[in-house]
Amino acid sequence: MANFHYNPHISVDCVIFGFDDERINILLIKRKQEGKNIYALPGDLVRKGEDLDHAATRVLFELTNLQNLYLEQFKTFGSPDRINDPLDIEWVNSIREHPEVRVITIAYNSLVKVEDVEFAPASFAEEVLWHPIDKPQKLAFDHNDIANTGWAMLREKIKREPLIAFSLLPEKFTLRQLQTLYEAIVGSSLDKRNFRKRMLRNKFLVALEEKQSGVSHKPAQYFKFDEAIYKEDFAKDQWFLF
Amino acid sequence: MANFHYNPHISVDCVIFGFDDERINILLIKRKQEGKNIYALPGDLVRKGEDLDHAATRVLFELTNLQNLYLEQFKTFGSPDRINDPLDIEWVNSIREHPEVRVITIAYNSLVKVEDVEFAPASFAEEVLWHPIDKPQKLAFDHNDIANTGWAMLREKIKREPLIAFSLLPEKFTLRQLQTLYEAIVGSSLDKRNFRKRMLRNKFLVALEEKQSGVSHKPAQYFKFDEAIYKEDFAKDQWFLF
DNA sequence: TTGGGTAAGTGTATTCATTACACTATCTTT
DNA sequence: AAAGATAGTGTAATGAATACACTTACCCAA
Repeated sequence: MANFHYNPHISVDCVIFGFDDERINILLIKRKQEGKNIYALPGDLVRKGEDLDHAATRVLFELTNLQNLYLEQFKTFGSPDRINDPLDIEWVNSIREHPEVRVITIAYNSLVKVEDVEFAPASFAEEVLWHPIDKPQKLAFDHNDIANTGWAMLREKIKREPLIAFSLLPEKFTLRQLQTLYEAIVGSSLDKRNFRKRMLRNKFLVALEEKQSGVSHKPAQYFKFDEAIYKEDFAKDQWFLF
Repeated sequence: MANFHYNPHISVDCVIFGFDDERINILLIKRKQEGKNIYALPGDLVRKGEDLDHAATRVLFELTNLQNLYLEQFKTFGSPDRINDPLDIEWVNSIREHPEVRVITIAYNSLVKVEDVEFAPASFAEEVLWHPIDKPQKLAFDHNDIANTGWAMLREKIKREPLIAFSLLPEKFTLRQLQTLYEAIVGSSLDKRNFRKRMLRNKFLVALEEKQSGVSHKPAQYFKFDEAIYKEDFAKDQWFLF
């Protein structure tokens, strides 16, 4: 790690969401400690003089090699006893210059297209993995609280501004992918015909020439999300899916 | 100020909303400096070992003498140059033990019933006043940013969960008051008959025996918000006004 | 080449909520 | 007793949401 000065009181943690055409996953960091696998959200201390959003952007970039991602601060966690598991305390003692100070962490949600991610041989991560958001997994520190809150707030946010869900899809996608994504977000299944009817009302969904190939059934048409059309023709809340 | 130990790195600021039957206002603190009136949001440093929510609750209580208010953290402001106005710097130098450290502040929205507020002769406030949220007013530090963000997020929040708007109304209120409140939130006027029709679908609005008196026109009926009925009969999103 | 498997793609009728809109009722004041 | 002021009320038209079943196009295997 280069010779940066860190503010020992403030950190950022990132809940990074990705969609694999089936479920929504988050990125976790795995570390080995006393023979156990410990999972945690990616995060880092904020540097002296560094803006909070910048710190989050930096963590994301170091981990995924991506920039200009959807990124939103969603809550700050500052309970004085955020760190109380002996293993976590030991870990903090081993990596922090000032392990005794109270750290408050600003949590961010981020959305990535999984196929764009290039896992860097990250300096601070032993292993990085995608974990389904709806599959329970004990995390270090208060990261279960952080991840659950982030997921709840993301769902609310997307219900209000469904636009941002497109950050989770590839450039071209089928309506089936889009529907599966929305089903994962609302947590229930939707009627195919009604879903298409509503979606295709939105002019910013444009059909491409291209079709699926190599699938053993009628190939689906690809669509893209046209941001220019979206911005021209649609005020923020002129469309609502839910 | 009692002999508490403060964490010099972390503060909370509160955007406290009140409704006066006409407009929505926020609570501001006025200080005099070099002959000028400077306005700021109420806030304080967090104490050592104190939870963030506790600090916000404490600021609210010291200021309004109220407890159990609607309170929600909405964003953390941590730009390294949050404090750059010379007057603000001078002020910070005069009151802070460690004026040079970078302070990040966790901002909270809070809703109060204005008639319940008893302004305490607050230790840290020279004067406290209600200021209309839609009337521009330069504030100290980055408090304009904080107040504007808080107001925007409150509006979004209430559109999703209109329930919480009742925290701004007295125990008993008329439908006209309720409508004016919603108009202030959405920023446009609503049709009276349609508004009543939709509102009265919600069983948790119960008519009281009592009517207005002393008004020089047909007196309006009073209603109350029945939280028990709300909780029994209504899932969170079974009603939506917007 | 043909038949079976599989998901894509399509339309209509019903129900329900939203909107637009104007007059009467009840109290106070003069 | 009349004037002023706001409360309180109903209906018709429009548009959105829902429920629901069959045909199409491709791959694969026999």
